[in-house]
Amino acid sequence: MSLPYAILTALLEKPSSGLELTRRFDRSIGYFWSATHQQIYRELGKLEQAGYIRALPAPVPARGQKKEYEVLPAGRAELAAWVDVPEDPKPMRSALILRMRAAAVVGGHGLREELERHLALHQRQLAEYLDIEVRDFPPARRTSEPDRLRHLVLRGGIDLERFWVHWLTDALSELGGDRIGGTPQPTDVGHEA
Amino acid sequence: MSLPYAILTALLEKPSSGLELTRRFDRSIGYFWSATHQQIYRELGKLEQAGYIRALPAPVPARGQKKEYEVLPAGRAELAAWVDVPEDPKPMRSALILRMRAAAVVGGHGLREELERHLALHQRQLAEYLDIEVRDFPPARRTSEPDRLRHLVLRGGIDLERFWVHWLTDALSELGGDRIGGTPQPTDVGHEA
DNA sequence: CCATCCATGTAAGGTGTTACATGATTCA
DNA sequence: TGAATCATGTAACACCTTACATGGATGG
Repeated sequence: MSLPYAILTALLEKPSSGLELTRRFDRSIGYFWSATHQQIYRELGKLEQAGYIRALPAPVPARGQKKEYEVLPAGRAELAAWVDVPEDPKPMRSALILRMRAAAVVGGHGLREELERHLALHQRQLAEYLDIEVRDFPPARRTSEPDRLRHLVLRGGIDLERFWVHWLTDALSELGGDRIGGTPQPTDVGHEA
Repeated sequence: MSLPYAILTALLEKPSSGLELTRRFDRSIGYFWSATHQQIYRELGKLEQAGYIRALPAPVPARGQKKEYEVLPAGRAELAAWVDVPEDPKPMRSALILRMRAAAVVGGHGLREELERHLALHQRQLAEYLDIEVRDFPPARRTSEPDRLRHLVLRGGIDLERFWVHWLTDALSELGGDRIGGTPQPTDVGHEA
C-alpha cells in the first residue's frame, strides 16, 4: 500500500533508475520501508502506466540499459494527497521475540547465541545511523523544515535501534545460564491478559 | 513463516478454538505477531493436516460448532526445532514515518493531527500494557524462568510503545506551526547516506 | 574470450487483507 | 420470529520473497 509512495518520494528527491532506487532503499528511505529490486521494478512499471512517472529519454533504449525515471505533476499530486490520508499504526512483528515466547514453553538451546548475534547486528546498525547523523545533519543542516523532518526520520531509526540494543541486553542479563527454560513434558499454562 | 509457530506456542499454553486463538492474538501473543481469524483458520487446517495438532473429540462435530485443538508431540518437536533456527531481523515498516519523509518533499496539511492521533493511540496501548504488567507480573511472578521470559516479552511491548510516544512527542514539538514543509514546485534534492 | 559486475526483468509460491457466506445460540 | 452474537469458514486479491533469466559493459 505504501511502496508506490515511497518510490515517488525517492524519485522527487532525485530521479533514479531501478537499481539506484534499490540501493537508496537500503539506506535512507529504507529506515522504515524496505523493498527488493523486484518489487521496485514492478512498481515502476505500474507507476509509469498510471502516468505518475516517466522514463527520461535515453540515447539507446534497450534491455540491460539504465533507465532513469522522473515524477510527473500527476505523481506529485497523488503523493501530496496520500500524505494526508489517515492510517492506523500496524502492530510490529518480531520473529525473535516470538521465539523467546516459544522458548518459555518448549525451551531453547541456541537462543542465547541468537540474542547475541542480533545484539551485534543492531549495535552495528546503530553505529551506522549515528555516523550518518554526524555526516549529513550537522547543526547547520537542522534549520530548514524539510531538513528537520528528514533528521526526525533518521532519529526514529536511531531510537528504534537503541530500543533493540536495550531490550536484547536486558534479555541476555535476564538469562544467566546458557540453557533456556521450558517444561520438559507437562503442559505449561501461561497467564495472559 | 512464523504464524504456525505462534499458533503452536499459543496452543501449548492452552488448547483453544480458532476464535479463542484470535482473541488471544489480540492480546499477549499479539504484542509481536498479529493475525486475523482467517489466517488462523487457514493455518489450523494446515497444522492439522500435517499432524502437528488435532481437534479434541467433540460431542457433535458440525459447522458453526466450537472446535478445540491441542498440540501433538510432533508439533511440540517442530516448535522446539524452530526456536533454534537463526533468522535475521527484518527491518521494521512504518507508513507514518514514510509519510513524514514525503511531507518533507511535497508538504502536508493534516499530518499534525495524524501525529497527535497516533500519539494518543500509543499512549493508550502503553497504559494497557502497564496495567497488564502490574496485574499479571507482580514480583512473585518474576522468579521462574518461563515467567521471566514472558515478562521480558511484555517489557518489549512496553518499551516499544515508549519509543513511539517519545518519537511522536519529539516530532510534534519539532513542528511548531500547523502546516508542514515541502517545496511548492521546484525539485528538492535530499541528502542521503 | 571469459568471468564478473551492472542492470532490468519473469515466474512461482507464500503470506496477509478484505469482503462475504453459513450455521448455531441466545434473548427479546 | 427476528436480531444480535458466536463460531467457522471461502474466495479473491494485493503484497512480498525467492529463484532464476537475459543482456550489456568492463577488466584480465
